[in-house]
Amino acid sequence: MFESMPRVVDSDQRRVDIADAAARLITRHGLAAATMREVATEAGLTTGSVTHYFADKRELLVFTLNESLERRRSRRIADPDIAPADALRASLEGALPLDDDRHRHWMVTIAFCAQAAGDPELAAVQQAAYREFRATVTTQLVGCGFAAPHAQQTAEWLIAVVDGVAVQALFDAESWPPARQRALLDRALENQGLVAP
Amino acid sequence: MFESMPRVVDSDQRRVDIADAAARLITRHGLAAATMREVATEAGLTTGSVTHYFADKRELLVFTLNESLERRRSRRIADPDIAPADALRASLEGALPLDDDRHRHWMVTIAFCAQAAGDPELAAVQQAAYREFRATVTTQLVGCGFAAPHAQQTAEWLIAVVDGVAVQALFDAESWPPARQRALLDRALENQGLVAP
DNA sequence: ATCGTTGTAGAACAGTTGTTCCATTCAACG
DNA sequence: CGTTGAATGGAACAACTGTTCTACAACGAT
Repeated sequence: MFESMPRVVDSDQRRVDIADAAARLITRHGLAAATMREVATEAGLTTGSVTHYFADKRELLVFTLNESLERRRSRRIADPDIAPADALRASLEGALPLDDDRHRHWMVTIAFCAQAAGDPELAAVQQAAYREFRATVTTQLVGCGFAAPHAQQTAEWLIAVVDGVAVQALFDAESWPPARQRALLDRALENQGLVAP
Repeated sequence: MFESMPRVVDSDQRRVDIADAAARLITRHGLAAATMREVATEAGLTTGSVTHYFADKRELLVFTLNESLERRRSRRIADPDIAPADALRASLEGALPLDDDRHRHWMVTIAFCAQAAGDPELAAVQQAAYREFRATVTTQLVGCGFAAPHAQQTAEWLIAVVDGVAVQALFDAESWPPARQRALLDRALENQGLVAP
């Protein structure tokens, strides 16, 4: 009864794969499209397999949200060798739908936004993610030479700009190619004296 | 066979009432909660009555979205007696979740955002609404003395700020009371030389 | 080879969904 | 007052949902 590993599957990876399938469905057709059967099919499995990795549909959805948030978090750099201004820019660009991955994250986030209204657990997850983002940007601004109180205000300001561009890009993608999104972010950074060549 | 009006109901108003009920449900528990039965109950009716006013569930939802967008549009002032700067401010504040009405509008908008991804009709409605908003703000900026090309850029900028604040307020309402939302809007307006006493 | 564990498939179930249908109610008109 | 036609209630239906359950396959350890 020591260790017995009778199957050669990385079950953590499987959970991520299933969550990715769910995220793709949510992105394409909304939360309602992410039924157990559809998620299973999208992941190349059956419902029996999906329920093996997630006790609940709820557990699957919460995991999907957290996985999406985690992937965004990983775009934020804490490497001290990177110039503070570059790290700051990386954090902010992580919140723009500049490619499919980041677009998908926004769709998942927004799909869960309405759901979170009547669901304390989901609301707490999203609120915590938001505050962490704010804290990171604030710290990075301090690294750029901002005084602490001013840094907090500026962080909120920059995040507002980035989120605003993101939302506009989601609603009207044609009008907001990546270059235009970056241009508006540049303008915001210059406005705050955070120039980049 | 001339005119026969055998019931004393304002059927247009009924449609609005039903759409309001749907909007409340969407706000509270997401799009999925807006089932025909729940909408009917929330509106104090039964499914039979609701299907009498809307052929489809789809028709009901599209109407609900349009009604919400229309209500936001009505906050934008075109009165020439109003100072251009005040009209501009009213337009922008219309896009902030400063009260229950505007909060509900945002929840409805966001709930449909994910749905619109795979639904050309919904996508077109939202895109048109966004572009109209942008055009209105641009016009109002020209009224404030901005040169046309600069006005367009500034409009996008101001809308980004307002949307960004709105999104943050939706995700983390505690951190964003109305006063704080207005303060950030003020800062944005001052930044562009559009001071208000 | 056999066993035990883990993964997979898919059928079965009760509950809910959008939709259809029909009987009933009710106010205005002749 | 009886007729008309919109407004309403609610039952019925097939389709779909999350969940549970059982049978089976695959692999490592014994």
